[in-house]
Order: sequence, then structure tokens, then C-alpha cells
Amino acid sequence: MNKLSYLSQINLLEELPVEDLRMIDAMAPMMAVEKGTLVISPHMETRRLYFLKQGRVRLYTVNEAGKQLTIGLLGEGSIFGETETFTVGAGFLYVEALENAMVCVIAKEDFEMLLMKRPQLALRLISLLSQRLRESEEMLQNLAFQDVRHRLLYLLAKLVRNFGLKDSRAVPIHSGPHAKIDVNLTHQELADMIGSTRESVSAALSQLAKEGLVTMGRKEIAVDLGKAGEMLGDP
DNA sequence: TCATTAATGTGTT
DNA sequence: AACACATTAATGA
Repeated sequence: MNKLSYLSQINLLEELPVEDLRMIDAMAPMMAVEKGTLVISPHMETRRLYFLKQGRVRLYTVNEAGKQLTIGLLGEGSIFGETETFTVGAGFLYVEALENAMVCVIAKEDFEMLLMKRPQLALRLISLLSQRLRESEEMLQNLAFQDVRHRLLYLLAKLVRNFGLKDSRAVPIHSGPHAKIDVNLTHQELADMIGSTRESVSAALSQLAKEGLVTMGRKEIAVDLGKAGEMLGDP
């Protein structure tokens, strides 16, 4: 797939005329990012915007104790960068590639020019960001006040909603449709996302598996969204 | 296939 | 939650 058709798939940009896409294309070189790379960290000066073309990234902060707290997860077609530092506040924001990814980088100034030229784009950006802000707050709330089991279930549900796959080999014993998460994560990685420990996550997961809420294999988890939803209190 | 490493499970403090 | 140790799966000579 060429770069231009990639650009047209960025959700923010999808309704722009081709000429604009060409312009952006010229301003935004594409680059590969390896899994685990920090695309953004608090001390690096980020006067750029990123279009995520391929792969997943995780937005997180770090608390006093040095624990990571996941603020959001983004998939293909998302945009991140300078905008986040607004929304999430001055708080230290990290963006990490959850897998090998491709991003397009555009200077903030260039993007601002574009926004002035296309006001409707600015409006879309605002609604997109405010929505993301809501999600961040929800996530942080959840992380702050719930126990590991709850936090984990919440995270899994979110992962499924964002990156879910229908699990072709869902175990029929469990009535509900288990949706498999299309990201391979270890218990350690999950723990980091919810500010917990690997052991606690392992334990919580086996517990959830016993209850039929999830099924799992190595680096593989499927969630019964129906049951998980009930458990989280939104029927 | 065997050895090494990574991921996970479990019991104890 | 942290640690130590056991078990099992993945990796690659």
C-alpha cells in the first residue's frame, strides 16, 4: 500500500480532499518504529505530530512510585503527539510502541497551517481529543480506585474493544463469545499497564479463567465481553 | 534433539 | 506486594 492511501485511512484525515493529502504526504515522512521503542517521553521536546499507520501504541504516565499507569491505547489510523500533552496535561506522557509500527511524522507548525486552511479539520480534531480525554480520565479513575482484579478486567475489556478479534477457537464450554485480543502481551506487560505486579496479574487471571470470564494461553487472552461487562457494572 | 531462556505458577513472608 | 523457587513453553544451536 502506498503512503497516500495510508494517509487517507487516518481517521482524522479521511474526509480530506486528495490535494490536502498530497500536501501532508510531502510534509510527513514515514518511518518504522520497533516494538518497545519510546516514541515520546517527557523530556524529549515534541513539536511534532504522529500519524499511526500500522501497529499499536500505548500512552502512559509514571507515578511517584515509578509505576506505569496506562492512559490509553491507540491503533492504526490514530493521531498522537503534541496534542496529547495538552489533553493529558503537563503530566509526564510516554508513548510506547506495543509492536513494530509505522508512523508518519509531521511538524506541529505544518499541521497548524493545515488546520487554519481547513477549519472543519480543527473541529474534528477537537471532538477526537475531547473523547480521548474522557477515556483517559476514566482509565485513571479506574486505576486509582479499584483492586487488581477489577483493573485487569477493565483493561482487558478495553483491549478487546480496541484491538479485539473474534476468537475462532473459543472454548464452547464457556457459553459467552470470547473475543481474543489481537496483541500479544505477557503478564508482566499487563501488570505494567495497570500498575500492578506480574504475580498479582497471574493470580488474577487464573481466577478470572476459573470463573469463565477469560480463556488464556501463553501470551494469548480471550475475554467474554458480556460477562466482563456485567462484572464491571455496565450492562 | 538438547540446552538455554522466557513466561508463567505457586507458596511464603 | 515482593520474593524465591518450581514448572512449562518457546527458541535456536
